[in-house]
Amino acid sequence: MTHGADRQSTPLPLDAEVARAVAERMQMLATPSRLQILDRLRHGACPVGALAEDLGMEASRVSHQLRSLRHLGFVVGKRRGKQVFYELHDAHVAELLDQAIFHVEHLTLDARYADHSPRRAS
Amino acid sequence: MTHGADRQSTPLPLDAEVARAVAERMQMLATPSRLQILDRLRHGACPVGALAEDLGMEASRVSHQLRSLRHLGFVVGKRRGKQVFYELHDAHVAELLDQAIFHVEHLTLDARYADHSPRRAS
DNA sequence: CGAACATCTGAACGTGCTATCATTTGTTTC
DNA sequence: GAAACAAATGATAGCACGTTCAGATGTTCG
Repeated sequence: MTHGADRQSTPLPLDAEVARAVAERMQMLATPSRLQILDRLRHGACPVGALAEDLGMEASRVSHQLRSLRHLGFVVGKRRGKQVFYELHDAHVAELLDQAIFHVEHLTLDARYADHSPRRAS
Repeated sequence: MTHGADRQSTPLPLDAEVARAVAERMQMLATPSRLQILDRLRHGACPVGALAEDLGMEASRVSHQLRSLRHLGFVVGKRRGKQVFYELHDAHVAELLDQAIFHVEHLTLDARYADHSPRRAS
């Protein structure tokens, strides 16, 4: 999985339209509750009610966020009887989630408590 | 670069605190202007004024967002004379940005126009 | 068909965030 | 030290987003 590395050879300015699309997608990962939903779904398909109970949220709340995630292609919902089982759209979503968590758990630790105020160049 | 793959073996629920931290960081990538700033910085260090002009934004606006990015360790600013040169904190930030863009440019295309409404299971 | 359950939807509320303007701080030059 | 430039800051307004509540839609079973 050496994703995204190919773009380093593209010193072109990021298209405004693309930037908007990326931002829109990243926003799906910018909320704790959505992240928890996605993480829970990474362990397997799950109906809305169970999701809500496991995460301690209201079913309506979960449903609302699932809609957003659905519209952007993060998850898919399949009805089985009364309940709708949701799952991650594909492995790429799981991968993206992994990377997001990874980047926080490791790479930020040192930068977290450093001095980030503008300082004089060497 | 097989980042994040190690967490697939961790079927534990995502800690609420970690979720909050991840969300906080992802939000930095959830705005077109910040993405453009980061992308511009990926091509090399740059003072605030030049950044603003290149991207067609006000300097104050850029400065505000640079502060957010600085506080979360995405960028570093080094003063050289009157101006402050900003650059990405490290290669990991560039990598994260790459991955974000990658996931949008490729993996979403098919999911974009598909039917995402809950459907009956096979 | 009606009751019970699961999910979805719409509207309203509160909140947080981004952009904007005016001002201040820091730096260099004269 | 004053003027000119660069960047940072603070406050405000505007807006988008997530949550909540109430009700609607869909599904199964008797």
